[in-house]
Amino acid sequence: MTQSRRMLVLRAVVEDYIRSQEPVGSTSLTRNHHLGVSSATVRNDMAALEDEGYLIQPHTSAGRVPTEKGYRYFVDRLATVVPLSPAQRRAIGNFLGGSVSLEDTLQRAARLLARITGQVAVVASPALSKSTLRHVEIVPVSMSKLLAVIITDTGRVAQHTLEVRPLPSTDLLTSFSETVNARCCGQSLPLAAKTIITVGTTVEHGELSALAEALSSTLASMAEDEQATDMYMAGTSKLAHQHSGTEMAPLLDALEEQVVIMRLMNSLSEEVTENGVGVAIGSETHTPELMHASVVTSGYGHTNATASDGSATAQTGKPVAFVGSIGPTHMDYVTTMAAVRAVARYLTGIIGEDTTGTDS
Amino acid sequence: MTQSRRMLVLRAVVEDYIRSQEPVGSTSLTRNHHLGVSSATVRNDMAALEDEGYLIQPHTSAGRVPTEKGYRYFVDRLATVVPLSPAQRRAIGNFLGGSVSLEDTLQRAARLLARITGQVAVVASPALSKSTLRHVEIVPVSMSKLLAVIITDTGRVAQHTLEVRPLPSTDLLTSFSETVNARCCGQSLPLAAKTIITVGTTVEHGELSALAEALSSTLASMAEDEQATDMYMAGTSKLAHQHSGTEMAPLLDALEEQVVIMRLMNSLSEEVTENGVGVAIGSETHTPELMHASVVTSGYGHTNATASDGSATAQTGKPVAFVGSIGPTHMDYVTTMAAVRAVARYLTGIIGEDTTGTDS
DNA sequence: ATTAGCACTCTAGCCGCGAGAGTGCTAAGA
DNA sequence: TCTTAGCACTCTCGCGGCTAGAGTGCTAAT
Repeated sequence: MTQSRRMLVLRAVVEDYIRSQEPVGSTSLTRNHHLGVSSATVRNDMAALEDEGYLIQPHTSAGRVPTEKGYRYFVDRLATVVPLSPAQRRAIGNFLGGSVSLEDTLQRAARLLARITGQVAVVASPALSKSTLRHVEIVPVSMSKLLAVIITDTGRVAQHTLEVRPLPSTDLLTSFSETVNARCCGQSLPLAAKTIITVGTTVEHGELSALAEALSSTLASMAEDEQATDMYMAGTSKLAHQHSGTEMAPLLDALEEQVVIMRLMNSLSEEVTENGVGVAIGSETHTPELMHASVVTSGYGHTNATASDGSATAQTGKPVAFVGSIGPTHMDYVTTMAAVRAVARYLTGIIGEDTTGTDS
Repeated sequence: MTQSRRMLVLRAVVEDYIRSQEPVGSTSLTRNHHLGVSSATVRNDMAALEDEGYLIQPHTSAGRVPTEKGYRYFVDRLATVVPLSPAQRRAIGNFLGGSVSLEDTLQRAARLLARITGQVAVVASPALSKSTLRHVEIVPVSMSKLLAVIITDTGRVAQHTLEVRPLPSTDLLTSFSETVNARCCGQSLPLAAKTIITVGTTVEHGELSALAEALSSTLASMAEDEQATDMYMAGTSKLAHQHSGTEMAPLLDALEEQVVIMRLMNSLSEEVTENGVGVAIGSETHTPELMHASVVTSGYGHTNATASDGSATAQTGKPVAFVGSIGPTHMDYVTTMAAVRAVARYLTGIIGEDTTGTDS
């Protein structure tokens, strides 16, 4: 562990394996990376690295393949993070600039990230529990149903149908929603839920207490329900026919079980590393289906915006949602981490921009 | 073609092949289907069917496999459509009953259909061009941006951001949106777009003509843009690792190109057959990527609702959207057609129900 | 028109083999 | 003590040949 050359060899192995997808031998290493030593020396180092658990050979007398521990060390110490070039940054801006709604933006972001990384990309829309209420609209839909449209400060729009037995008159409804908007705007969702109850009991809205309670519990459940946050996914097809070798098959299943991915990325995106991205390798995901996959995530939409100078100052605020990419354990971590970080920053910018002028 | 037994043989071949996925020989046919004749006779029939283009053998002295023509004849004449059992219908109701919003319903419908058919399922949300306006809400989002939330009679909610240089006052906005709602509700989207222009030019909203135009063109573009209709998909993972044999690979690509699927299903769902479902087999899809796949589609949300007696009375109105399933050409057409039809009917019911009480 | 019998054909799977890549070890040199 | 050249050893991958089995098409009899 003390010798630096060993780790140079480790890095070389990881890099070559990521490129070729095949076990890498000592001679090809000396060919591709001018290490200044002979293949025999490299062999010794590789044997040592294997003893320490960084490498493994699929079978005797084959090349070496990095283990999870090897990838981990590579990601933590050896990977030189290359920030995207200005041209690439501009490309991101162009690609995401023309969006008309938040949903659209996120969908595009997912597509973009999938294309950059060549892997599956996942973008979650801002969690409702961390948003504040901007506007509530109540519209009758049928004889007994109301549609509540809830708009949050992150620009997200949610809708819920409410069943209220005797449908209130239109006048009463508008009066009610006006009051709710006046009293609850700017409050967090759970708080707004409480406030609405009082609106229902007070003043002349007494007969609307049923509606108020329904709306309130809707808000509360939306806030609680992490799973309710939408997820945008892209790039699944590539995964399917690139790595069709059965190893990635369970991953596809997991992807349809959005809940699992959700929880995983959510927790991972909060572990802020120096890079601003979290990486879970193989079993580190604690998810059986992702045993042979790695997840690269980053939160976005931190409340105190990143400084406009763009430097990676430690963002203290908790992220509002996350963006991530999933691929095989032997994925290109450097590129993926850079791309994920860039997209996350861009999205943070978008959301911050929209939020600044909230109470105009 | 005149002999009925030949077609019995054809049906037997198709059924067996759908089950086993392997070329089916004459002897196994006589074993599984008591046709009352010997294998030699069946061999003769099969040779004839091959001459006529209904069957083909992958190589000399192997079993027979249905051709597209064979599947087509099977679907048109030989398949006995089994309506779902009451229990199954109830299961659909249960599965989709707890939905809170239209989006939720459609998402669930896609999942359900995917599970029943074991294939990819696609559900499109009602096309905006065929919907009428129920409500428009305008909310300020930042210093220069407005968020327009548009609710249609099918329960769909769309949002668009508008950029208006001098942000109008809140009072003016509410007054404007009230007028718009009063004048445009119930109109189709293109018509509403025109009406809004007049609202902008008339009365004291004169200074809002810019906003009115922006909103109007938004509505118009939404109505035009077929591609803008959302699509819900499910079951892609099954497809990936069941038929991983490269044949279905291009299909996965096509699925990400939602536009293609969209157009295909849209046109197909309008070709109403006696069953109420449209089937495109292999090259009939006119889509290179779907050369080895079949598509089963049905429109839903016909304006004049299906009679409540549930009988399959010819629904004359054009459908508002579609639901469909995609699988290999050797898929189980009988089950798939039944499932697609059932889900489509259920969705039609949902939408009709919501629509009845529109103008309360 | 159907059927039994038979010769013929084609594929999937298995076995064995040799080439090639890569290792580990040992002994010599710095 | 670290590095390196040389060498014997091991393991997989791919190829050719082979057989068993399933299925066909044809012919002659019913």
